[in-house]
Amino acid sequence: MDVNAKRTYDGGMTAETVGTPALAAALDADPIATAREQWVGHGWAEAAPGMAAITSLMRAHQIALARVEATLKPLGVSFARYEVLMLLRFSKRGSLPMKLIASRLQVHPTSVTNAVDRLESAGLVTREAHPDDRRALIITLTPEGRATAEKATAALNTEVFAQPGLSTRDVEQLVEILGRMRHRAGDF
Amino acid sequence: MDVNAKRTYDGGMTAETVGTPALAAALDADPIATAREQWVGHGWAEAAPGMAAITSLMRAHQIALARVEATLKPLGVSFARYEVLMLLRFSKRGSLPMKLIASRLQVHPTSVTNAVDRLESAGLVTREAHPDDRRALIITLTPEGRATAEKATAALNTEVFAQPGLSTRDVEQLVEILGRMRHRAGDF
DNA sequence: GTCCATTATTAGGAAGTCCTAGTATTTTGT
DNA sequence: ACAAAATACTAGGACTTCCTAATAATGGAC
Repeated sequence: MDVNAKRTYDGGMTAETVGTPALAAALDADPIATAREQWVGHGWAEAAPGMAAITSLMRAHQIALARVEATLKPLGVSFARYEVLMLLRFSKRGSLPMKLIASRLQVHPTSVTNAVDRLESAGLVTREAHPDDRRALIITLTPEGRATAEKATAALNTEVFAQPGLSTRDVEQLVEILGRMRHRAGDF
Repeated sequence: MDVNAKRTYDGGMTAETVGTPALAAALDADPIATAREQWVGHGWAEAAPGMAAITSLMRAHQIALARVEATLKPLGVSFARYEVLMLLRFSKRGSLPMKLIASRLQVHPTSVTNAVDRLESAGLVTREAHPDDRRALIITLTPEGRATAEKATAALNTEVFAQPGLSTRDVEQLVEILGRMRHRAGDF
């Protein structure tokens, strides 16, 4: 199983392509470790660990998102839409107001409008007026939406979540560390 | 200093807004921990840790990116363009071929074209023909581009990297864990 | 020497993110 | 009770990402 299938943009960058052995070695090394040395070398030592951490996060996210999107693609949903589907799936009635979806997912309200537009076009959710507050809309999962959420979860569980590319210990540590980070940032 | 300034989309979702104490408590809890319990409860226990890890990564990325973009905004560059600038900044001559930029940043070649278009419009880089291979283009940092890279780095160092929202130990652990994950995914 | 495959780049389009405004509705303050 | 403020959502625009398909130039096979 090629974990990296979607990220082969480098088209065979090898030592031959580059010329000097030193530069070839630099390409084989972790670019983030290299950047960290540059940071220290430029007198930004106290910012170097943070730079490495944030940059690692960006790259790891890029890798993880690519795997997730590739898994979801055959089902015709993106990760953004999958998140909406699962939020509804776990709610009591399978329906939630737009506003609550946006706040739970921590995205801009217009992003939810966009996602719901596409989900509605695909017949996976419906928009209905809120009975008490006519400003609000209630989004409800259709049977097809529920089935899609089920299939998508099965695919993600077997193809991504069960093999996250980390040891059991690393997985737990990662969740804890990022949990502390999210908590400090006010995420919950 | 409001670390979370850009992510206040929830507009004051509080217990009053929701109604029942149980639901209010659910909102105050970590949504990822809640999702993890749901996973276990639905018989997906062996995928639950991986789900939590990947989801944490997505959220932490969202938080970090928002901070970075907010810091960079006054300078008129995005994080994508900052990365291009720094790659050039650290190269020997301040210039690199398009292809190498794409492979280093692990993004699609068309994304580099897009970023370079905007950097060129802003006068931060120039496009020149490659002397040996007329298929290729060499991108070079202008003095303005170098100055912008310098200012952007200073801003990021003080406003983000020096306070990543994690303890020193967590920062190091995070870099190591994500390093292992990236390595397994073929990132370097 | 030509044809063909490869490589580098651009063009155009889909999808996601955000933002600023604008409309409709509800709540609040006097 | 009525005007003002707050809230929920949508419209349109900017930017980023990816993708597929075309164009231009190089290098290799025969």
